[in-house]
Amino acid sequence: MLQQQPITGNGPNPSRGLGLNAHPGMHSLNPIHPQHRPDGEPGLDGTENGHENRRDIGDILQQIMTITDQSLDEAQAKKHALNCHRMKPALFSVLCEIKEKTGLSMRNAQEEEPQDPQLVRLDNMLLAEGVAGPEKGGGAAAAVSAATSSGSMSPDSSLEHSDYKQKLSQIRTIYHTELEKYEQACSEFTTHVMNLLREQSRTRPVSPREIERMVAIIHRKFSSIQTQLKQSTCEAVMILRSRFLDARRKRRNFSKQATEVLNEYFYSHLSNPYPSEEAKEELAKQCSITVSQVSNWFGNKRIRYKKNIGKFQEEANLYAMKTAMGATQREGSPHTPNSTGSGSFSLSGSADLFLGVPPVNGEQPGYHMGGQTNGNWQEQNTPPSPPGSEHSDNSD
DNA sequence: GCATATGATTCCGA
DNA sequence: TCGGAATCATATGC
Repeated sequence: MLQQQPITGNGPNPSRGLGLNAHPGMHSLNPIHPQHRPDGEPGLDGTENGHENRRDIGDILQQIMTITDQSLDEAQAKKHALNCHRMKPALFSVLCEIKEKTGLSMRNAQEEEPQDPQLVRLDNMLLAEGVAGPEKGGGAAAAVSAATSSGSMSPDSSLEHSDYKQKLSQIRTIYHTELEKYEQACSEFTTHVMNLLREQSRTRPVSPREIERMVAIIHRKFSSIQTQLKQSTCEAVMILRSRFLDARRKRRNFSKQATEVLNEYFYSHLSNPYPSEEAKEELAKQCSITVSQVSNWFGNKRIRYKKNIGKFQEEANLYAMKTAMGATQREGSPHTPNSTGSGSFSLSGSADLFLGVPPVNGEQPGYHMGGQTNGNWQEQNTPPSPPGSEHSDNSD
């Protein structure tokens, strides 16, 4: 820094000459040197008035340098005097030039800042999670559907969905509120600083580029705060998501009604317990579970039934009886809902049972009663013929 | 706490 | 891609 010497007065200090050499930065004042004046005009330090002008400049600089040591009133008065000084415009332009040069070099060092990859990642994630960006009905819903479709987890609960959506929505709200606050604060602070600089530009050279640079610095600072906000938001979403997925990963038994519907279908199609895609969809709807859960259930059921037919015989009888009773009731009143209680259970695959297909050998169609053969699928150990060719194997 | 039931997952073959 | 089989992980009943 400048080694400031004690200053005894405001006027030109003879002991310091013109003061130009006393300041290291004054080397940059070349533009006012005669050999740098292209017009050759006897300028600021030309031969005629040069000496006097130099004294003037030295005088102004001296005053500038001592201005901070003075009281506010004194300083204001001095400031006014400086502003009115006849040399002020010339000195001002010189300072502007210096600032422009130093500003350029500073800019070169600061510009071309690449976008922070971490910020990009955070932005992308927030966008993908539906936290940032426009609120599409998607946002949370999309995340939920993505979560449910990515794995075959038990998405049975719209309750969990709404819970997840609600929490995500909360995060989203907080995020946007905070973001808005930061943006507002940033904008206010920027305006404030710009006003200050504009105010200062009346007494010292402040180029528009300098203001731009200052604004950029402020924006960078606020953007780092925003990054932190985005980071915490991402963490919150990840925690919520992991909790949500963990909760969904937990196995839950199907409702009694769902199990009944599935069992009814299974035992009424024991000869060929392979529901078609449509049947699976219908069953899924009936049980409020997914098609893949229906598939899982039938897969498990077939295996476990085959492994231990004896154990399931009782269950089979039970469902046979139930269905028989249901069928009897339906005979009396054709529109009476079946045992599932829905009244709309009209699966194509279950038509032989529920739509009154004549039973083979006088028994309930498709049922294994005690001592009966178990049909082909258990013995063949291979998937049976596809639905459509199944109507011939009702002999179980 | 243990045995059993049950839904989900994974691997493999057709 | 579907289904069988084995297995895992959790729920449930005692």
